[in-house]
Formats: sequence, structure tokens, C-alpha cells
Amino acid sequence: MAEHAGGDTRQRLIAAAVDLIAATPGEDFSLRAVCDAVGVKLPTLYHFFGSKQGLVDAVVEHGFDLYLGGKAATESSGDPIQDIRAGWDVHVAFGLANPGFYTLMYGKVRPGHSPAAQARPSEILRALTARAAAQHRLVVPSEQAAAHVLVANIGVTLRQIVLATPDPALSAAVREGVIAAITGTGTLRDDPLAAAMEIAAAHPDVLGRTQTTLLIEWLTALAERRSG
Amino acid sequence: MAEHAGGDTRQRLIAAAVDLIAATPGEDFSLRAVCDAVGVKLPTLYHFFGSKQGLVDAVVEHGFDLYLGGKAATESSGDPIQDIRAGWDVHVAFGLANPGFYTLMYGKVRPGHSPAAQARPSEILRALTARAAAQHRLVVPSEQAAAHVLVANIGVTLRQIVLATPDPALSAAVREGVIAAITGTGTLRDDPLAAAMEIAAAHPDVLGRTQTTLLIEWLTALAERRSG
DNA sequence: TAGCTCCTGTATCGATGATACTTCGATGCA
DNA sequence: TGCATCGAAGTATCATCGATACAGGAGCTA
Repeated sequence: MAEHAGGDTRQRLIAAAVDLIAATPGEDFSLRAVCDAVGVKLPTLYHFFGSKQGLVDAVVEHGFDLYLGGKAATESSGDPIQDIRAGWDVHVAFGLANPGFYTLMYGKVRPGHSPAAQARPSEILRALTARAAAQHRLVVPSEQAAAHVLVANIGVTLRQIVLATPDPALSAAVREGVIAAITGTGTLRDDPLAAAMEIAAAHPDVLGRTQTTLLIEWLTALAERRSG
Repeated sequence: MAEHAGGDTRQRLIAAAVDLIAATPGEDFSLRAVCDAVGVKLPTLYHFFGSKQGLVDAVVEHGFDLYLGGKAATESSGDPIQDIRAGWDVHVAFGLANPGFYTLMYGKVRPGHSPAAQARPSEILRALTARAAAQHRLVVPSEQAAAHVLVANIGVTLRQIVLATPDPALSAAVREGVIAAITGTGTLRDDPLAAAMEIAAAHPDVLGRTQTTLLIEWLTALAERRSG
């Protein structure tokens, strides 16, 4: 006995917690199970982490290291918008590959509290939108663009975890939708009928609800006749 | 004593749980606290609900009743896209007003399991996208459009709850971005320079990374000279 | 060697979700 | 009317969990 390996015990506790969390993603884990895995008793764990939340924080920190350590997450293509695309995909891939970490990082919904470590990727994203704004490529404030990207990215990732169904097409669709929204560009459908329908539908007060509905019916009929 | 009011106790247990959950949104609640609030012992609760999850399920069901019961959630404007807009706003407003319910309904991220009651609003949304598709107003499959709207709507709501910061502008921006993405319409920025930049940036392999970067720099300079 | 600090173990607390067993009243049926 | 059945509720108890008070020992320093 008496290894007295210094900081080793602490690292082994984190590693054991990581394993348990990865084994049952989203579920709660027992401190005693962590201790048993390391061969140590509860007070030792409390000596290092003070509380369960302390251990969780350490695990989350480790998770973000893992996330941002994946070289793809930090290297830049030189173009901020392309970097946002790449960052989006890395984000989703990390969440699907590490649902245990991800739910700890972004899945614990409790009003007013978010892990401090979240600030790191958030900061990277803000830097990207700031660069894009400096190139006059955004149609919304840089901060709002960053928030827009983040909420959609987290939303699509959490949803895929909950449904246990990776959906690359959906992720890509949402990603491009977001980028189109913040850059004001995108691939519009070249269809005057469709465009007219949405303009009319978005302003039902101009013609009144009844006439607007009728207008859309007529436009639909036109579209069907043409394509049918 | 001996009220023996039949199903009354069950309802009072649900009501007490609802109060406790609303009092500490996102936090866990104690079955004993629920029982104390009603003046009943644990086995009685277990008689009605079988387990804690049983009670939670009943509460979630009640939450969805409340959500869909809000008249605004079900009445139709006659236009499916407008209904999606309205449904989005009702969704966000409900989440912010009832973070306790909302975190139970959509905030419990655990791979592979989502409350059955979630199917109800999901079904409504699918019906709307199906109607929009029937009017040839979608550029993506109806199912994907529904999923797109849902993940973004949940994402923006959860994020606002976590940050404890309502952000109507962000919600509206994401909402319109989603609608533009699924309908293929939207308000493009009338700026050829910006459009050219995004086209170039999205295809860095055509010119190569170096030349693409340079091109964007030049376009940026042009944009600045013009607007400055 | 005395003393100090850092780890670690023993034992225990209070709270929690869950259950076995019993009690009591209402109801249905002969 | 008398009896059996069933639903509703209480008593008592478990196992587990997060957390803590306290003691002991290893190692270093003076």
C-alpha cells in the first residue's frame, strides 16, 4: 500500500467517474461506485473534490479539454464562416460520441446556472462571429449571431442524443439555415409563386385573413397546374 | 377525516408535486415533501403512481394538458406557416413561464428515452408541415421540416431557461431563420459583394484556400470603401 | 526526535426511494 | 343482514446515497 502517488489518486478518481458516466449517459452515478473502482473510500474523494458537484465540475473540465483538444476544434481554415461550419460539425460529432460528457456540459437544464467551462467554446464562437462581422459578412450583430449558432447547435445535438438517432441531414440543414440567417445569404428557391405565398402569408393583415387564405389557395392551384 | 374523496387524493398529489417543481425548477423534488403537503404517507403515493417516475409522468401529462390547453396553442390562423410561427412563440412563452414543467418535458436528456406525451405537440407540428408541403411551400421533406422546427424551438427555449435570460429578439431571429430554411424564401441581403463572399467561402476548393482568403479580403476592402 | 501537513480509513448521520405487512372502511352479493 | 372482496391508507423497515466528524499514519522539516 501507501502508494502515495500524490495527484495520481485525483486523476484516477476523475477517470473512474468518466468511465461510469460514459457507461450510463445521462443517468446519475454513485460516488461510492467511483471510490470502489479506484479502491478508495468516500472521505478521500471528498478530500479532493469537496462535494459531488466538485467532482462533476472536474469531469466537465476534462470533457471540455477533450472537446477542444480534438485538433479539428481549434484549427482555422482561415475563413470565419467556414470555421463556424466546421465547429458545428465537431460539436455535434462530439456530443454524439460522448453523450455522457455532453449531457453534463449542456444537458443539465437548471435556470440560471451553466458550467463555467461552457464559456470556452462560447468564446471561440464569438471570436469567429466577430471576425465575420469585421468582414461585413453578417446581417445581425456579432453577439446575436454567436448566440443563434450556439442555441441551434446545442438544440440539434441534444435532440439527436435524446432520440438516440444521429441525423446528419437534419444537422446539416439546420446548420445551413443558421448560416443563411446570420449572413443574409442562402439559396432561395427560384419560384415567384412560392415567394408570393410567403409574403402574403407573413402579412395576413394587409388583405385580411379570408382573402389571404384565398390568395394562397389560388397560388397553390397555379403551382400545381404548372408542375402537375 | 375519512374524506375518501376517491380520485381526489391523486389529483392533490399531482398538484402538490406541481407546486414543488414550480418552486424549484430543474431541481429534484422529494416524494415525502409531496406527501407532507397533501397530509398523506408514502405508501399512498406509491399506491397511485407506483414509482417516482409514475408521478413525474402524471405531472408531465398535466403539463402538456396545460400547454396544449392554452387556447392559442391549438387554434389555427388558417395558414400553416403562420401557425408554425404562432406555435413557436407559444412554445417559448410556455417554457419561460413554466421552467419546471418544461425541464421535465424537454430538459431531461437521456439517450433513447423521451416522454410519450411529447408526441402530442410533435404531431401537431407534423400536421402543419404536411399542410405546408401540400401547398408546395416547403423545399424540404415535411418530416424534416417538422424536425428542424422542433429542434430549434426546443434549443432556443432550453437555452433561455438555462441562462435565465429571455431574449425575444434571438427567438424571433432563429424562428425566421428556420422558416426561411424550410420554405426556401427569406429576405436576402441585396449586396452582391456579400453574396460573392459567401459563395467563395463555401467553396474553398475551387480557388484554393490561399486565393479564396485573398479574394475575401479584397471583397471586404471593396465593401468597406463603398460604405465607409 | 518532535511536530506538522497531507492522505486515508472507520463509523455514522440524515434524507431518499422503495416495499412488506397490516388496518379500516366502502361496496357488492347471497 | 351477513360476509367477502377491494381500494385506500398507516406502521415499520431497507438499502442506498451524499456528506461529515474523528482518528491514524506516512512523510517531511526543524
